[in-house]
Amino acid sequence: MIEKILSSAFIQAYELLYQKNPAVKFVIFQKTRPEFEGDYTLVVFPFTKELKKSPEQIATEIGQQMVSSTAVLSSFNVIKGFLNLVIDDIYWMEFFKKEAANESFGLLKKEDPQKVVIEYSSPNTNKPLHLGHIRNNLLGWSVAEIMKAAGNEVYKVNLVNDRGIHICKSMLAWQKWGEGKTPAKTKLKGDKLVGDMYVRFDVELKKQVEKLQTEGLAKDDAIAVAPLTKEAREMLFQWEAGNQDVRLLWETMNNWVYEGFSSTYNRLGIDFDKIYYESETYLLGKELVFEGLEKGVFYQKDDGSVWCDLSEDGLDEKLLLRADGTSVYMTQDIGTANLRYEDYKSDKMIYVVGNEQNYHFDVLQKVLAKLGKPWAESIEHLSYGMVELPEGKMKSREGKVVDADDLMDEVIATARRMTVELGKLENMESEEANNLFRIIGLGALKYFMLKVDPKKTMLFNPAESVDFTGNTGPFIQYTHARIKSVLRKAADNNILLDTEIALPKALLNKEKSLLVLLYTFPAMVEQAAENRSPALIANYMYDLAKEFNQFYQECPIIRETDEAQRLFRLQLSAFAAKTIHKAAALLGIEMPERM
RNA sequence: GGUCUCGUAGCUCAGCUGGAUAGAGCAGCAGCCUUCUAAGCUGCGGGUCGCAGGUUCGAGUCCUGCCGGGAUCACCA
Repeated sequence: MIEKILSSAFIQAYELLYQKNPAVKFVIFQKTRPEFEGDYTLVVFPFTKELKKSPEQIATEIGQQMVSSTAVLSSFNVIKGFLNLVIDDIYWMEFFKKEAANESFGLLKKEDPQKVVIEYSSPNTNKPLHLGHIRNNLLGWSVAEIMKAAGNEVYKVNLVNDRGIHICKSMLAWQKWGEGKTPAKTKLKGDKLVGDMYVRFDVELKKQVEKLQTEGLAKDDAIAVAPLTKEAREMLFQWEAGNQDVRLLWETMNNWVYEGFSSTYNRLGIDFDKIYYESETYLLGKELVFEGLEKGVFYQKDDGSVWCDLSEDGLDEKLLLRADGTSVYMTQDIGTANLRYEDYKSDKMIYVVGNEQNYHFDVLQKVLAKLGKPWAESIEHLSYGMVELPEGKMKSREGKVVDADDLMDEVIATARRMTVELGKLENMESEEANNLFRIIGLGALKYFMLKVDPKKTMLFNPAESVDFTGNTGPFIQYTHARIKSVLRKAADNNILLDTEIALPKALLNKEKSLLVLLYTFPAMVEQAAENRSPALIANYMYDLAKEFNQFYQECPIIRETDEAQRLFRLQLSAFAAKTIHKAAALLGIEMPERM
């Protein structure tokens, strides 16, 4: 890494000149801004106090010393307190020689690889996946891939919320109004069918509640005593008691949902190493709560409910077991966290969950700490922002949701339309064309979702949907296809690429900036992994594509008459294509050979 | 009300954890295809980085206060 070389050169120069050690925290090299000459810049202001010299003087002295003692430095200049260092082209060319054909470029080896378990998706089985889930799924999957690329051992897990009152509502509605419908008979995806039943329940319940309200009941009371509410509760009770009929219906309907989900996951390109089901884990937390009660870190109220007092940590008291002894959400999460740790003995457990649950995860971590679980601090809540529509938050009850399958259909249809409009379909078989629409449509969608900082709330406008020009997935895909086209043409002209790496005598501006950008890819992977941010990869990829297009515009590749130069540019282009491809793979975005 | 969080161009977003004159895309305007894919490239216009203080050589970035949006504070999940 060039930064390391520069740092140690700086420290040596500093010690030699001033007989002192520089404060390491000030030794930071950053990329020189394009309007100045140089590749890396050090700000020398911080050293003026210690050395009692002007920044210009310090920069000049150190610059001279560094250039004379460091082979990769060819020159320097000083502007105000900024020391700009120029790296010799040879350094970049050697990097090119070493890495251009290296298939594992960008795949990092870590000295201390971590075992990471990352949970994402975590759907309820009573409704289909929507736009919010898409962000969650893409984020979780991508962060997992990025952390793998950064040299960690990563396991992707899903925790399906397959039991509870909400499932019973769908089941009950199906019994009453389902008319024996099945996904096979109706040709409706299973998750959609079950979702419809859930909505139906809500509609019917509302009717009952309104009737009760006209009889003088308050809304909350009306909901509580409505026959449907009671029936749903009864069904949940029967489920917990193991009633065979209820269990059979539950299993049947959940299987419909799983088929629906897996088709959505497949299409999105999302997968898991292990799937946990809440129906199998929801009882696990209780024991731990009792343990805590014995240890005296939790306490019991007169009504029998169990609580954890977190007021010393700045939080409230938190219920862990209801008065009737049943579990709450927190109880389950304590149990599943413990199970997961026992399963994997991981160094890190990451939960990809929306920021509306920040408080929940604060509490979870503190409760586990109180239970004396040393791995409590290995829990990390990857808290991401909500996806909002122009009119505000999505509200599933009001039907204001963007359905995941519909959205995928739509972006693929748009990709088809654009491609046809642009007349890109010559000599393309329909199979390739259809696959291309899929690749472009999903590429547009995924890039759109992932280019935004995960922590931030993002806006999705269904009317405008996602763009296909500018800072978008298709732009990057187009660049990739364009490079591939050039490479194919070179092959047609019998220009062999896989010969020795070719090096020009000197680097042109655009050749160099492309090369330097490629150089930073591994560091980018590492940074994205540390920050759990696919957005960094997305933005890098965009810069890279843009940089290539500028190079392409300025430098003839096949048309170049100097053979060595031509070969170098071809290899540089191939390197860029490979790196774009690799970066995109970390986001789950496919790159077409032509488009 | 307590806690957390966000506020950057008309719109959508960057801004590498404090560095030089704050950047992209979209939208608008003007150019570039008989030459490697024009889903591209080049140029122009567009900013009190919510407001006010503070910290320091230096603040969009850190601290405090205020204004405005959002989340959360359930014997729901």
